[in-house]
Amino acid sequence: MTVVTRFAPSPTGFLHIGGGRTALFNWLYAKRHGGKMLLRIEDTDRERSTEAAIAAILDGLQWLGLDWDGDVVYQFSRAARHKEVAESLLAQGRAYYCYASQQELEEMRESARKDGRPLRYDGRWRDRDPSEAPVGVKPVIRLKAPTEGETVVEDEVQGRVVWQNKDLDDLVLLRSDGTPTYMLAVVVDDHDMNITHVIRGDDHLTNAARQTQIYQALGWDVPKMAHVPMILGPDGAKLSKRHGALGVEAYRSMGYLPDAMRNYLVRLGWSHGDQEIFSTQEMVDAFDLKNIGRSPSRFDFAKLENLNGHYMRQTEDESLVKAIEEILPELGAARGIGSTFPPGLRDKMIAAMPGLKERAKNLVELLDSAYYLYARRPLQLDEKAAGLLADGRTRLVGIAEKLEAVSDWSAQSVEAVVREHADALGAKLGQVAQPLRAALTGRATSPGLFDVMAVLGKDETLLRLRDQTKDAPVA
RNA sequence: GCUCCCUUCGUCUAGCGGUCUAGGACGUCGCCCUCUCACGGCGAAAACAGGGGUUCGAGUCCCCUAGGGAGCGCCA
Repeated sequence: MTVVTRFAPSPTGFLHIGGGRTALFNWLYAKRHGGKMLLRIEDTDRERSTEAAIAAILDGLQWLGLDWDGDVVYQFSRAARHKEVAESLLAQGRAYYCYASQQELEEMRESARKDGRPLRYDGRWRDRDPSEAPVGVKPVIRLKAPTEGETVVEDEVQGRVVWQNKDLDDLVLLRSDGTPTYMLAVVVDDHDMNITHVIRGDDHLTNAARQTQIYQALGWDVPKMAHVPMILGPDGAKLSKRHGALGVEAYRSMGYLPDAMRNYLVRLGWSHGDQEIFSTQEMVDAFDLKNIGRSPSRFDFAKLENLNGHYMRQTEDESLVKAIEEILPELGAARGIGSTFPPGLRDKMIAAMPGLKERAKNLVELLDSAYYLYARRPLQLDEKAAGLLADGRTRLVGIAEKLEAVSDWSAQSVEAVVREHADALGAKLGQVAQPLRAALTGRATSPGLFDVMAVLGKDETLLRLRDQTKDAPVA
C-alpha cells in the first residue's frame, strides 16, 4: 500500500511554526516511504478563509522547501460530496435532523456548566419523530453516535487512547445551511483522497475519536493516525502572537535559512539517537513515527540561532549573498543600501564572506557585520570603536605612509607592514590592530583585520585611515 | 466543571527492567587558540516532579497527587 499523507491547514492566517513542523513531518513520512503528500486547504469556514492566507501558506511551504503532490485540494469545492455523504447517513438512520436552536444549545451548555455536568448536546432530537419538527426551522444533521461501549484510537504516537462513548455527544455533520462541518469534511476528504496516514497536531486528538465514529458509521477504514504534541512558547505557555507564533515568513525576515529551520523543526519532538544535524536526505532516511515524543516542546530561539550559524558557515559564499539579497528589500533601505547590491558591493560581500559568515548567527547579523563594506566615509564610529581610537590613535601615526608604499596589496603584505609597525613601536600587535580596526570598520569587532584591509583595497583603506588620523598629535 | 494527553539538566532530547555513579546538543561558566569578535578544542556546573506499589532489581511497569497541555461550537 502506497503511503499517502496530507497537510491540511485552514487558511485563516499565516503558516505558523507548528503548522510548518506538521507539514515537514508529513512530507518526511511520505518521502521516507516513497509515497505522496497531498495538500488540502480547509476553507469551509467562508467567513474566515482568505486568499491572502492561502498565498501565505503556499509561500511558507515553498520557502521551507516542502512540496506536495498533485493539485491543491480546496475543501469547500467538495461541499456537494460532503452533503451527499451526510444525507446517506441520514437515509441509513445513522444520522438525524436536529432542530435545536442556537439559544437552546446555549442554554444547554449554560445549565450544564452551572450543574458541573459535561458540556454536551443532550440528544433531544435523536429519537424524536420528524413530524414534531417546528415549521420554518432549518435543521442540522447530527451523527447518531453510539451511546454505549467505547471508541478507540490506535495512535502511532500516543498509543491506544480510549473514550467512553457516553462521554461523546452527537456532533453536527451538516449545518442548517447545508454546508459540511469540519468533522465531516475531513473524514470524507481523507477517505476520498485515499489518505493512509493522518499526521497532525494533538489538539486534534479528541477529534480523532469523533472522526473515528464517523468512519465507523460510514463503514470506512480509519486511516493510521499520529497526533504530535504541540509546540509551546519559550515560557511553556501556549504559543501566542507575542512569543513565537509567527508566520514562517517572519523567520525568513529574521534571516534564518530554510535548511536550519527544517533541522530545528525536525528535532523538536522527534529524535534519532544523539544526532542533531540532519541533511534533508538524512532526515528522510531516518524519519519515523515511533520516535516522535509524546510531550509538548518549547520553542527555543537560542538553539535555532546556533543551528542557523552552523548552516550559514556551511553555505557557499555566493549563495549566502543571494540569500541576503532575497530579504534585502526589507533590510536595505534602513542601512542605506537599497533593495539590491550595487555590483561593486556585491563582489566585496562575496570576497568578505568567509570571514563574515563565521561570526553571524543569521542573515540580518551577517548584513550588519558587513557594515564596513557599505559604510560611507567618514565612518560613524560606534562607542567602543571611538574608545579604541581615543586610546590608540597615536600608535597609528606613520602607518599610512608605510602602507602607501605597499605595491602588491594583499592580506599577507599588509600584515607584514602592520606587524613591523607594531614592532618598531615596541607595541603588541593588538595595540595597533585594534585602533586600526576601529578606524577601518567603525567597530571594535570585525573579521580578521588583514582580510578586511585586503577586501577594502588600498585606496579605501588609506582614505579611512587618514580620516581618523589627520588630527592626531605627533607621537 | 467534564474528557483526553503529557512530566529526564534552564531548553531540545537519549534511555525501550540490570550495561545509569543517567548520555548528547543548545545555552551558561572556566581554560586554550588569538589582532577583536566569532569559529574550533578542552573542561565544569546542571535533570529522572512527589508519594505509594510490582519486582531479586525501576528513569524504564502500575496507581495516586501535583503541575503543564489539548478538547468540550451549526470554527477548523
